[in-house]
Amino acid sequence: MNPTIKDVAKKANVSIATVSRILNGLPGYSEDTKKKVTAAIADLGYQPNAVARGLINRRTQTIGVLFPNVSGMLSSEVLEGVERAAHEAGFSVIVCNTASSGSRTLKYLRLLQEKRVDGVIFASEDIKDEYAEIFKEMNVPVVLVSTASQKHNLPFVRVNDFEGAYRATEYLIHRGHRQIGMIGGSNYDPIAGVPRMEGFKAALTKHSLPFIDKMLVTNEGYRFNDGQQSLPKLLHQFPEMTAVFAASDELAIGAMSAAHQLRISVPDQLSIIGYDNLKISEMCYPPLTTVSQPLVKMGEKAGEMLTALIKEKELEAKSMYLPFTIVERQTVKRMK
Amino acid sequence: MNPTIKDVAKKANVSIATVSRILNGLPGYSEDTKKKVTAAIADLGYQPNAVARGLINRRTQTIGVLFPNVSGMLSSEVLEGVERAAHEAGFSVIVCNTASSGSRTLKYLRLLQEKRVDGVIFASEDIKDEYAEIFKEMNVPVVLVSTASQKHNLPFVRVNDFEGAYRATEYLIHRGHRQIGMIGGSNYDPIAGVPRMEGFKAALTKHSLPFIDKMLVTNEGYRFNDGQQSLPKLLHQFPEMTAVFAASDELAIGAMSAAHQLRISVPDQLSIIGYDNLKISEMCYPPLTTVSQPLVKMGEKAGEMLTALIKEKELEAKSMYLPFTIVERQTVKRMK
DNA sequence: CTGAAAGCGCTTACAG
DNA sequence: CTGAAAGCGCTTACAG
Repeated sequence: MNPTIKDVAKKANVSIATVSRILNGLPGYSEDTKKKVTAAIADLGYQPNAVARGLINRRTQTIGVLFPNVSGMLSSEVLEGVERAAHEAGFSVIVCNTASSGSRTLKYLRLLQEKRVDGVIFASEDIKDEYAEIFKEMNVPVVLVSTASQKHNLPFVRVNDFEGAYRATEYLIHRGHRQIGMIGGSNYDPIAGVPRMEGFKAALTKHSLPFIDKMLVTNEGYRFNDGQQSLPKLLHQFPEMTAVFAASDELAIGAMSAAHQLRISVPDQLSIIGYDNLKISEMCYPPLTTVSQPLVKMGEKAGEMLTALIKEKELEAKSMYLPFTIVERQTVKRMK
Repeated sequence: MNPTIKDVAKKANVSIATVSRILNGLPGYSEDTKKKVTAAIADLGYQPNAVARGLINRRTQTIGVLFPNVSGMLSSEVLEGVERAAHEAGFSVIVCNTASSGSRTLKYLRLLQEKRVDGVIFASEDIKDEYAEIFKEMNVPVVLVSTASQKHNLPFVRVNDFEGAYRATEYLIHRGHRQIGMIGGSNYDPIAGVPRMEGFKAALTKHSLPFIDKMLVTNEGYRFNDGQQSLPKLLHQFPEMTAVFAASDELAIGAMSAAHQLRISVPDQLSIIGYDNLKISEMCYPPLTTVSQPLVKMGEKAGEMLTALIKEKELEAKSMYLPFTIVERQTVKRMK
């Protein structure tokens, strides 16, 4: 049995109120009683019960974080950042793997509500109306990371996908490429899918390179397999292509794998630029040139923003776009 | 303000005791009052407060899980399994990133203790005496995953590293290799480092291939960079080598990267077999042949074991070794 | 400086 | 079948 505040009160010959004051650094006791109490605490190895505290303070010092795919390489890094920031601010984090399922998400949200978490971080997915309703009901701060919502006014931490894609494409153009293809994500993904395609098109247009349908192949997801299958397709419909922009690193690496199999040398015969800068992007060969999203930092910022919102109810959150950079490695060749 | 059990009691014109019974499926009420209460609950959108429940039941339905490196590819998959099993059993999971730091681990353990988690899963690291002490103090079940402890009698879920390494080496031997090197992990890691080297040596010996020091290079960690640096070293001291066993996939992929740079073709000039079967092992080129640890399943089993222990205090846990397999891809060549 | 008491939102004997 | 009451382990006015 864990000792309670009563036990230490008895041992120190004071009331539990006094023990509580000392525990919480409130004023109201002599040096002497403080010593007695501190000694009793040490003797008993007393640890305050956070559950009891949570009940009375209406604060659990816990946040929930929802990912569509916890073990994904992107989520992992974001989670690391969230956990770090949360812990630093004195909060624990409960992880939830929604598996991109609406019903699971709903169940998790209900669960987090029952557990009375002090806030929630929602990652990489679109906010359905039902979610927004529960957010409202829960009445705790919510911050989005690596996603955003047009309908619901929720603060977010992310990178500007349009800009990132634009710059990636421009990077290729600046290296002398004129026939550029794109392996895109989903057309039904308004958060990351569409903006990256739009950024691609905008960069072409800006440099007087007409966009033609055959330059783009879209996918349902952003995974390795998608990329692997997309490259042959793209090559087939757009054989004169000298460079390709992939909407994610997995897509890019899948494309590289397909290129290897087709005996197309990267970057000599085909240049590739990715998007994300996952850890694998420097592990593959040749190492991938890519748009770097500061994933850990995004998680951290989201964690900081959320805990700040929890601590000072008034403060209005301002969303933030974090800067991206282009990490030059070895998959893009300069055309003369 | 969230409605409480009092609100529904008032609304349904019954006592809170009755509401509680209905909520918990205990016997003792008429169909009629059940209906009234259910209606009131729905009306108010009442959600039981898990914090209050936790206080009185001494059960938080929450477990803690500690990883040395949450965002590592290995941890990620284990976490996915843990989370799945925990959730299925009605538990939430709090993640902790110890960053392989003893003091952080201790702080997390204290925190989990204060939060009164019902159990903890400890991953991929050695159990120091201080940790074991806190485990005892906490008085909740603990299960280890992807690690084990010789000193402390704690149940574990893992793969037999000696066997895995033995079989990997034998795989190479069966493919006709006689000059086999190893890129090992740490000599100071009794859990994964040493057994994998021992398994390697044992397989050689068993097949009458003498082990010589030059055949092995060890590392502090199991990371990509370590592998990258190890291959040239190993090649230097053991140039006649035709195949190498790497103690992790990252090590193997780092070695492949070094091979690429040295213009050594894998598997034509050098065969490589890894250990883990991380997702990257099929994304690199050529896809890596490796010893597959069922990481997600390991997490799942650990989660199941822990929640079972929580539910039935008596039951003694029996550790388990999960089976590994060798996944044949394209980095090992058959010698004639 | 210190303590008795109420209360956070529940569950669980106990009595009827 | 149903309710009054005690209690889980704390915090916080309130009174002295």
